[in-house]
Amino acid sequence: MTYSIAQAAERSGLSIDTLRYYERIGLVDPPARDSGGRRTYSDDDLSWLVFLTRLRTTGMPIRMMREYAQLRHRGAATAGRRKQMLFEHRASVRERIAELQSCLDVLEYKIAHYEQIEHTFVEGITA
Amino acid sequence: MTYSIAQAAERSGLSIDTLRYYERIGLVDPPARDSGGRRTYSDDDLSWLVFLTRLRTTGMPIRMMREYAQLRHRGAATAGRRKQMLFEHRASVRERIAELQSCLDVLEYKIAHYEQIEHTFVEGITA
DNA sequence: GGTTGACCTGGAGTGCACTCCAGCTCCTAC
DNA sequence: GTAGGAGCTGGAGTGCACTCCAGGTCAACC
Repeated sequence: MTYSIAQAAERSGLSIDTLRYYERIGLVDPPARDSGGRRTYSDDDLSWLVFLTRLRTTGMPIRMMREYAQLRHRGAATAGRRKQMLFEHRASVRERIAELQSCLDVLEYKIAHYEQIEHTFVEGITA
Repeated sequence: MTYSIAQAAERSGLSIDTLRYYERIGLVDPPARDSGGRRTYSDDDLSWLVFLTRLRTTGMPIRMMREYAQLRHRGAATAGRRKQMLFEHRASVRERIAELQSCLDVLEYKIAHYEQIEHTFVEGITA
């Protein structure tokens, strides 16, 4: 199964421009081309793109994703290094979640405060 | 209690440049000045700064923080609108956490995969 | 054979949130 | 009285990750 760039964009959630951009900066290998010179993405290409979007979503900088891509390119010998990268990234994602969670607590507190103000206000009116 | 810009930076976790930048774009009110024309931040200034950093950390764009700051400036009458903003922001933070969590699951899976490869490799050697 | 629509290229432009800089003023300590 | 350090201003520069554009090609349909 192969996909046009438009289909690849739709399935990966990236824009067409971003797909070409990722190729340009060496984050994805240039996909095959059809007889007319158009990109045709394979299922493998697609799953790599999907994985990349996960890394992006979790805030991995492009620079690091490129490093990962280069290691991947060098084959099984770099598996340890790649695992290490994912390991460290996992830690940073966990930290990020914890950080968001703690800010969320502050937000809850603040919202509760507004609710209290509202409550007081209503009491003031009905009193 | 008042604080120099350096102290305010340290306590808020923002840089000195960022403090001046926030003031310039109207995110924080210009603090008082001492006899020499230097900024002196009050405890209130500080707690606003700290709250702002929470909003930033949770990904609220500056544009929206500025809107919030302007509402705040208009006093109690805008409390409802502000609460609404925090409400919506809270929802987006929760979504973000869920998104990170689901990407984390993918990451776990991938790491487990690498571990399996390693395991196979070691078996191959010792066999 | 002409029009349409998807795709191509290289390169320029955008938005965001800072960050840095030159050249200045002030206060303090020696 | 002068050297040093913190702070001041307006404005320019940076890094990131796209996003857009002009001008062109190609295949298909009418």
